[in-house]
Amino acid sequence: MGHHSCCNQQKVKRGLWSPEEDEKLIRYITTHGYGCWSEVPEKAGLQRCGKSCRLRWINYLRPDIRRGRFTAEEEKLIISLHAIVGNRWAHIASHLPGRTDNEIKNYWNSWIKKKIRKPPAAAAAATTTSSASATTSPNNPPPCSTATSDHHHLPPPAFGGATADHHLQLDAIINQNLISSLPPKLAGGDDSPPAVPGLPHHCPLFMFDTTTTGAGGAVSPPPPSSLIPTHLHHHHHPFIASFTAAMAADTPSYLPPLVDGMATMGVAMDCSLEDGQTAAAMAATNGYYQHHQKQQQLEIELEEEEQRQLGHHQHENHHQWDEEEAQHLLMWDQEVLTSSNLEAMQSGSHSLLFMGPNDHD
DNA sequence: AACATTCTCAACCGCGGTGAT
DNA sequence: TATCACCGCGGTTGAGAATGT
Repeated sequence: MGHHSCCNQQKVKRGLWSPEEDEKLIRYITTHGYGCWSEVPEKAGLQRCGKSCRLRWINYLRPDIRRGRFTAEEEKLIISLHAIVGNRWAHIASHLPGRTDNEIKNYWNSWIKKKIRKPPAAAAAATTTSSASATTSPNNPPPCSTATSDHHHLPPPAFGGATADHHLQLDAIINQNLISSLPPKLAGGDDSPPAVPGLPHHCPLFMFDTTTTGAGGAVSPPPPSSLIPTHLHHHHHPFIASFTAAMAADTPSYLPPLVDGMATMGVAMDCSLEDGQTAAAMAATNGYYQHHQKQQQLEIELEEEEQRQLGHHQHENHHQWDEEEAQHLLMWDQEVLTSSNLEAMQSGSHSLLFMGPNDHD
């Protein structure tokens, strides 16, 4: 472990804060405000670095901090928000007054650990090749967030172009995440958290990108089996098998979760296409991190999506899709999926965006 | 009671973004 | 435009507490 660049001075203290230090910091900030954190330690008479002071204040000493266990409502909110934004703890914390990002992060991570320790036996075999899944919760991941928590373990974002091994890992991860979001009778376990408590009874959007069909082959997109022409059934990805199982069980609400969160998708759309043929109706990030210049807009869209997921759906959507971005993406809901769409997608020339059947009601 | 294991959570680290120069 | 300092964030660590054997 190193030191902060701002903590290189010999006399900087580290480790737990003493009550005396807390008192000094509180006294200083309540009378002067913190302004420039780098100046706080010196002015407050503390042998700490500014960063440490800031952390202590934000995570512990703030007067509006809320301690104690999370309420059921807070849990639901965290899970719902995490399903939407992924590991953006500060963002999630901004929706929970008095809670810190650190606290939420700790809560989430400990919850995941808990789930790892209680894997359903049936699912264990499916993940034997996945080192990535070993570090997270292949058998019982947090609801809906999918690989979100694990994205640093995953191959580069665009699924296409990954190696065969990566696909195996992805298969396992995706399957497990899907399974975990199924009701117990489908998932084979009974201690899975609710799919997405607090969310409407459907999963949020999810997306597959089939644009780059490397030597290893792209992950096949997952249309519902009932909508797949029989001659294409042999292309089924394991993921599709799970998905179609859910469909067959008449549980269309249990759609697969987001891939790396909404932030990476940057989509906001009106899915109610009238002619049923319009496929390339929108654009998104074609891949995960390629459109930094749109960050601001994505943030706005993210907020909108959040509101929508949380029951404040606004029907108007004025996003103007970039045609160039749109060309690799297909979108439909169940009503408008056609075999021509499907074939275009199967050809590997398009990305795929799925939308849950109830997302645009 | 003693020891081992697991959990909790405060704190640290490193990185990216931003604004000043 | 480049550099620097600072801030904020997400990931990770580790000490102490709680729980299990």
